[in-house]
Amino acid sequence: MHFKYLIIIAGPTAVGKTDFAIRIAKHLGTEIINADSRQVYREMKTGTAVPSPFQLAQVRHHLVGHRSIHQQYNASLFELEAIEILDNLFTHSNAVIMAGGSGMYIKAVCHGIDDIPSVDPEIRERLQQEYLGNGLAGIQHRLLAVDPVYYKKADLNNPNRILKALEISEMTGRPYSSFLTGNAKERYFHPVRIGLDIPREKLHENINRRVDSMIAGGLVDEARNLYPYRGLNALNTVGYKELFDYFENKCSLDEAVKKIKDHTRQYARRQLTWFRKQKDTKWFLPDEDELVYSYVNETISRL
RNA sequence: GGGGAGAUACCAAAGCGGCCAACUGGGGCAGACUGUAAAUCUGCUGGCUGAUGCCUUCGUAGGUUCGAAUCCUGCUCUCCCCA
Repeated sequence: MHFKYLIIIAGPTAVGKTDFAIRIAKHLGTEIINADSRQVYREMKTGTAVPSPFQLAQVRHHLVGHRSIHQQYNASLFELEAIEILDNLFTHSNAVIMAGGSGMYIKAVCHGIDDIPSVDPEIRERLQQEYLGNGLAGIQHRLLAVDPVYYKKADLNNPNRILKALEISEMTGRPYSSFLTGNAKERYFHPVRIGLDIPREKLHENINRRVDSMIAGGLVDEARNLYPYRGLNALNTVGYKELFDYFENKCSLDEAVKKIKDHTRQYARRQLTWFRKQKDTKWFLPDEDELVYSYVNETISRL
């Protein structure tokens, strides 16, 4: 029997995942599935550091720029799309690369997330208004009434979490917690997790350089064109929201650029927090190709 | 040269005799996270300590006081106004 392997390239932003993934994909003669929650939007290229046309020409990439910011997108949809592509790729390949920095998206593919109905935007909007009107305490009380089980374990300071639970509960007439099984979905492929990291100082340099080159590459214009859609979730993204403040004269361009760098560093840190928790990740420097190849071979032969 | 304002921790900025190791914001670090996840949320952030506590801090050198980041004096530096 042939095992199938999903080789995951994870790590903080600007560490060098894209290039690394291309090299390993070429080495293994396979393709890449992008696992980045913002690179899926075709309107946001400069600010999300999508692979360049040159990079895309070298190895086939999936789930890059295939969606519009005007469409709803989330981890569950990503799971669906990625699994479909994997089913396809695994028919003629034993290994597929998945590279990206969105930990939850990777988790959705490897572990699966529970099936929960999608929420009617109107319900979401109404609850959002209720939160704005009554504040955190208001929605906390509602959650206690609607789903005491979830209330107990929820992060009650996090409005997004509470709102999510209320949305689902209201939408379905069932408590949100009743949908949460925590069970892993059956997957026929094995994940091989590669983490890429470099010294923090170096990472910060990379981030600063990348942000500067995004600005030089036209990020301001890209963001200006998207400004009318700033309310969309897709645009609640580092690199855009800071420029929106600049467009609204809330700060200078230099200040906005500095904030993009700050926020990108913070994002990178959160990514590391997530990936470090994944204990079966093996960490490498982004130039340790040979070490990774032998690690992958070794791991595969042991499975 | 004359007059005025100010020097606080990585940065900004409160504090103006004891409740101050010092509000708050930023940054940094650590963490949480099952459909917004580049999102959202939490903790810590002078040193040593498990806790209690101890030690060294608010430009600098002295002084007043039971007690000073807070009052007084000298010095250094910064900024503003008039020459």
